[in-house]
Amino acid sequence: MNHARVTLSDIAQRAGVSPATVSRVLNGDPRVAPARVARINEIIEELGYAPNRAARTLATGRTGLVAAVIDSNLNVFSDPFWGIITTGVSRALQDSGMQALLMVRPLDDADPQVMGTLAPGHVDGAIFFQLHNDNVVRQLQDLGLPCVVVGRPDDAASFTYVDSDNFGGAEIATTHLLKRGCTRVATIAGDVRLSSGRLRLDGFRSALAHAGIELDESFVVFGDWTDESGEAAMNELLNRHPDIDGVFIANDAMAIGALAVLDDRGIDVPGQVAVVGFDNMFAGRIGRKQLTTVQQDVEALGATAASMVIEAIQGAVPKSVILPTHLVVRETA
Amino acid sequence: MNHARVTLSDIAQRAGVSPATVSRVLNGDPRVAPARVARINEIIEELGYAPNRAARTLATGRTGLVAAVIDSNLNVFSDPFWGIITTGVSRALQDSGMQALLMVRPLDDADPQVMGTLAPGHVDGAIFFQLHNDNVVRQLQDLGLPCVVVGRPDDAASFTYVDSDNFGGAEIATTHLLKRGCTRVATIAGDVRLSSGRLRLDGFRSALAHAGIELDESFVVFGDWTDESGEAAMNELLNRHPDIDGVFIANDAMAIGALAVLDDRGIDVPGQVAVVGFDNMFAGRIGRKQLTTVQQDVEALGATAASMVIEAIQGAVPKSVILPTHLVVRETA
DNA sequence: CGGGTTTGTGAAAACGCTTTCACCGATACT
DNA sequence: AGTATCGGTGAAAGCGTTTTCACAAACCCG
Repeated sequence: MNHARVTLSDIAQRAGVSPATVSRVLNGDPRVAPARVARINEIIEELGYAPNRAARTLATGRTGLVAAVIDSNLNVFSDPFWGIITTGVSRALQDSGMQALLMVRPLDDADPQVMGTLAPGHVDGAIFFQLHNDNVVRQLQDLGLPCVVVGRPDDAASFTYVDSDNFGGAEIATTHLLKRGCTRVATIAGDVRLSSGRLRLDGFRSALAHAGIELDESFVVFGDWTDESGEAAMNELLNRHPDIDGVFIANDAMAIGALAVLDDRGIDVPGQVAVVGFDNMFAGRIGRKQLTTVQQDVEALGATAASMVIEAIQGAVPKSVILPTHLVVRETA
Repeated sequence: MNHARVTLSDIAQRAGVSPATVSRVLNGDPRVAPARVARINEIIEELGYAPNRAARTLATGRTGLVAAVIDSNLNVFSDPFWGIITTGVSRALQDSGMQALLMVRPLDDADPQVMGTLAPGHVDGAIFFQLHNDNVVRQLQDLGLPCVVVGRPDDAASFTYVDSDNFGGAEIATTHLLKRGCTRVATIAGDVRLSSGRLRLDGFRSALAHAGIELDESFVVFGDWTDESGEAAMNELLNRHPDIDGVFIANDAMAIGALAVLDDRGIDVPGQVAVVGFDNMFAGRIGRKQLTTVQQDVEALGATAASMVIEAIQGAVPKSVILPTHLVVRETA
């Protein structure tokens, strides 16, 4: 144990200056004589000094920590995205000299753990994922904690959030089907209790409206994001309308299920029925056909959230952001 | 701004005792008079006091933080597991009153960012994922930082690690094929530069040896974990040995590719060729058949790593752990 | 009942940094 | 030449805890 952790005073002593000066160098204070700056940096390098975070926090009131809070009430396990998102968050924060504190918790009304750890003074800001309960965020926000939520919250006006353009993506996907010449297009919608489910359905509707097509509501079937529900929905759709020639499916997992059904029934894709999914979750070939789908930039979602929270910490009032999505055309449409 | 963050001294004053006594209550020191304890706790409750972490850290030298470090040199994006693993880590740490600090970094030899943030005094311990370079861990360990690595490191003796039983899983998967009556079994191995790749291949070999079967090395083909490589490998295998009747594939992604090939060639699964994968990555139905595969308890991996690092922090010398895997029998074998 | 132990408590010194304030010498202005 | 300005620096006071040490008061024992 070489408990001799090197401290700021050590540097000061070695350099023959006061601790104050070393501190200034550390914080890029321009008023230090260049020669000294160089000398001090040299010594810092040589001794491998790294400032003590706790002490700094205590002195400044800033922790350098941003909490990434994941609501484990919802489908944490099944969502392969959030690993990527948190990667984006972590990277962006580190670029600003901050660190990400990871909290996976059921975000119930007043979880003392969450409130305790997140109360101002413990972290500088927080990013929330997969929110299904606004209350905690609202409370923390009221306490003065800079908060950003990833994914459009139900009460979008009260929070600053970042989300992918679900509406636009659905619109462009549907338009792609129409441009292909599909005339009888249907959709398998996701859970409309989630904003992403609603917006993707709205985008579908909007595309049809723009094309002057009146939507028969029997062409809309609802799933719950799982591949099984995609199967069921596709069967339902085919039973109702054996002649559909295009379907927009609100996520890739359901699309997988739907493709399996089409395959089982011997329906040619995209010859007889064109299929577009949403998420670009399975980069490679899954099943027999490569899925045409809408891609979101998942890491950017995280990075943007991080930038926003940093802005907020610095006192700005960041405006919510919608990140563009784009169509990835492959085999199924 | 009610900047009036309530502090320990506030409590002390209000209770008419010294700060020292409040501190003792906070830390469960048994020497405080019960009546006072009650009174002080009451006031703490009433004022909503929460101790300042930074100050505590400064005084004790303990940060309450464990870093979860992910080596982004490797396939961070494609691995849906690590989100689950970090969930396990985060949960387990919070149960012990600690927090997880997330770092996603290319873990190159001496990343100053990593070394700086992880140098003793900044975190109490660290957990490493997807390691492809021992050096950083070795250095930090030498500096006295309690470290645990998830996934068997190449130099297993130097580190304490936790891993799933890759060998045992592969063995049981292969044995399952043999028990089914397969007599000409092959394997698509993963990247043998990774311990998981090696161990799964070894497990396959071991199962055959136990069954008294001599392995013809031409029944072993190597992939790189991707579905495309699975396709290629399966084609190769079928070209070499059109009569194989069982194949153990070292991960599910490659199995997906292989299944697509079998399907394209009109080979019945499991009738003509039985297939077992590894990972249980795609819980639902992917492609036409539900994959029989080996499942690892991914969240336990994270939770165990967390427990181990906590032990290490408390001074124990935890022994490395291998977590059991088990076969999930579905349609393909 | 006096000496020695306990028990419960407070004063005060850390912990390692930032930041205010005061200061001093040098430069700039009139 | 004298004063105002400014750039560069150090002393010292925090920041909110924990912890050592000393010290009363209450207890035990013979």
